[in-house]
Amino acid sequence: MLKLEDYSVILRNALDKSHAIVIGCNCAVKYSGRAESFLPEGDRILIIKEDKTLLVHQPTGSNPVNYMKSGSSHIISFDGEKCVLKSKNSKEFMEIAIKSIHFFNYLKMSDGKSIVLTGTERDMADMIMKNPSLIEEGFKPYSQEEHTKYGFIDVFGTDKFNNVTIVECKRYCADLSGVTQLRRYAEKIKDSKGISNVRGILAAPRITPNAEKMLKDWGFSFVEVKPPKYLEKFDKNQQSLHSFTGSE
Amino acid sequence: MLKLEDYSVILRNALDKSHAIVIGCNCAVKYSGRAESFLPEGDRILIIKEDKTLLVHQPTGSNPVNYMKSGSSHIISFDGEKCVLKSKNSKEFMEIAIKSIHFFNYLKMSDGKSIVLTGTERDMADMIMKNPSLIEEGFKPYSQEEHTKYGFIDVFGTDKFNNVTIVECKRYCADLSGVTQLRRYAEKIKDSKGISNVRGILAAPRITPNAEKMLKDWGFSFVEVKPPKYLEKFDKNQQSLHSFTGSE
DNA sequence: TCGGATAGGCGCCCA
DNA sequence: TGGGCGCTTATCCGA
Repeated sequence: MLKLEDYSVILRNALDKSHAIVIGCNCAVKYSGRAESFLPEGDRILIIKEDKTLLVHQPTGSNPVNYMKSGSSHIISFDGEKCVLKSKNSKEFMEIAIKSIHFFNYLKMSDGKSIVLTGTERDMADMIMKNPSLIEEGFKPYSQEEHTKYGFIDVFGTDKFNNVTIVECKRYCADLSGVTQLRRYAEKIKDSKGISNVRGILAAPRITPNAEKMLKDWGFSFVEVKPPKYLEKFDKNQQSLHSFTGSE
Repeated sequence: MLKLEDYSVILRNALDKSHAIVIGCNCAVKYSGRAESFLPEGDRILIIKEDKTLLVHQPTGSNPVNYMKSGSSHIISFDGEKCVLKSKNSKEFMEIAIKSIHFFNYLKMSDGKSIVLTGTERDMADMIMKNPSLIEEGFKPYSQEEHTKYGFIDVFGTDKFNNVTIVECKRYCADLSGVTQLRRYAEKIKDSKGISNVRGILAAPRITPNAEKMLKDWGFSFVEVKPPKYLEKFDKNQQSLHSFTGSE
């Protein structure tokens, strides 16, 4: 069984070599920077990545309870009782006081691969550009990501009566902020082009009741569109994935 | 050196006991649910927490490249070549194919502590409630977190001329969406109370130029207010923290 | 670098 | 459970 003092030496060495480091330990965390926080002693998982990202995870939840972004610097010291990790970057600092270590690992990681992800809002906009009738018959999209001073319009075009039409896509459930966003664009277009007749369409799988009310109050409309999932067909062939049933 | 097959047995056992599990491994990840994704083979850190949260970390960056939320279920199998972790919840599933394991740890974590965090938007609103002159002379706040159908107003009160005044706080830099938020509240109040004179104030450390223009177009105003950091005084006494200089 | 917007956002509160 | 929204949001993308 290694002592805390020994760990601090190994840790310092692993840091120098830019290994990925994973520690299970009991520690307390202090943070000051964009906000201020203190986390009393408890069991945590610490991760320091090769890019100097530092994560502190509690036993539950998806998000780290504390963290430092990549590019931070870390130094280790041993004060006779605790192993202390001090981290800082240009705007923030953190101090982790480690009382005991349950496990310790470090590893040079090799990973050049990037994730391939589909079904994003951008994919929705692409799909609408290729298949405008998803919005309505006669809709003619002209451009994507149209830039205005008041924001970026997802899809910009005209309807069958040649009215300027703005489409804002939401990949999940459209809410109040989606409506205000659409409204902001519509007003900007009216203003800059000097036209009074601008249609606004919110395209999403669904919409909250309040958002729908606000949408109608403003004379805009909702169209049900689901984001595409290109890989679904691929996965349909992978029977193992769909026949799988897990236990708890 | 344990074989993959042996690991799969240990892993299954650790899962049953709701230990926190940390694995350094080479794996590929497939996900389908709110979107679809595929991540080819590479070295990753896997974490499964006691609440069944699953995180997949690459060697860099703050965020997991893939994850499953707490409450998911996980089952392990060994297909003769790879250890396969299949995870699912009501809407999503993930499959991790583990080719090799670099390290493996599990641990029953004990952590009843919660983080104490200050300097949030809520703290800003508290500060303004206690010291209304931060907004302007004569401002009288009446309530915090006023609920309306169209959203929650941060601070609600009257100015020295008794005009209804709405304050929206932003802890960092106020942007266009902050302005539309304020505007939405102002309109809702005008509408519901049948008054035409509602003032809107955006309180933040700073504001983007476009947001400021839109704010003025709508007759609202900006007040520079910084979020409080109560622990700063405390930390001032901790010389070690401030005199610290890291390497790298 | 700043600004604007999305995210498989997450997590929290409250109806 | 769903709506609304802040977040030490992070991350991406364009000017």
